[in-house]
Amino acid sequence: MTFAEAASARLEAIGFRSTAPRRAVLGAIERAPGPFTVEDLLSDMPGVGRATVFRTIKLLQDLELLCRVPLEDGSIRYQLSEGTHHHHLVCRACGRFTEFSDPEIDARIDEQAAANGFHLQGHSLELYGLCADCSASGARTDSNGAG
Amino acid sequence: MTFAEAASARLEAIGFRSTAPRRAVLGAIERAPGPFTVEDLLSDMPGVGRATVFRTIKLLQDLELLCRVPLEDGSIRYQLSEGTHHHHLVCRACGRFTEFSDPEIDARIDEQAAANGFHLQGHSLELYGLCADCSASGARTDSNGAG
DNA sequence: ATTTATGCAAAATCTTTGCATCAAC
DNA sequence: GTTGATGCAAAGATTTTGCATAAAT
Repeated sequence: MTFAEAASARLEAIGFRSTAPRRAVLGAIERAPGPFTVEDLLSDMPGVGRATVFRTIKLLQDLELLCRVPLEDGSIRYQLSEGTHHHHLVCRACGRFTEFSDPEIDARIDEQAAANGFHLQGHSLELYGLCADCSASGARTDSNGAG
Repeated sequence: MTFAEAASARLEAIGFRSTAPRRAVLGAIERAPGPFTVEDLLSDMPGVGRATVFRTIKLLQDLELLCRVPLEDGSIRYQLSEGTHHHHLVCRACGRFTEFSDPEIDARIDEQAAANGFHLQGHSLELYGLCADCSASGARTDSNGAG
């Protein structure tokens, strides 16, 4: 079962209709070679309206099928969620990112939340830097350590 | 030395001019009771232009005196950086956030970057949930685990 | 038939930019 | 006097919304 099929099925299961534009968006997402912007999807689907793309993306985020990745420059990209909880390594040079997960980090995060009397519901961790490829090819950007 | 004084001094030291609007923005930031939006600053300073506020904020971010906190809903807030590296606990109910740091998490992050051949330059970690106060008063929001 | 979803275009946000004027040095 | 900074308003960019139409159930 492809992502588009699975997503479509889940949407129908909770009462949303299976429409051509919706399936088109799902297909475009599936077809995306990597993290994509709304604009990427739009240009891959002339004929489907912006609003529909935004609305579909929102649905998928609610279902946690899609995950939103805020880049440091403030731009937003989306990526198929691997379902499990994960974090991102974002390359400042090429913009690509890969996922990773680390139970130990998650555990520490839980502890920190508890230590602060905080009722934790979710978290987001993004690492910024240069991926192996860009690192090798000598790409360069400025640094930053906020967060 | 207050933040405004320190920031002003640093700006001058690297060749920026000490101007009234600039000092006004610094003062407003210092005066902010907590994380603030650009709009917060603007309404605290009638007479200073939006552009100036944005430009000053950008300067302060470059100097790492100010840190940008992306909220889950996509909105952006800023907060005085405590200088040291830190993370945020963001309350979904009241919107306030507190900082924390955890060397152990940072160490694991370094390891993860290394394990992925990634040249790490910075990272951002935000925890979302309910702060102790809101938790106690029974506030409620939906959950999410992306990142 | 009903009801939801769509597409368009307008509106709402948020941020940046062009440019004449003004202030700092 | 030079040069950098400001404020305004316009322009960009991005996302949302209103509404008549079309499509799914």
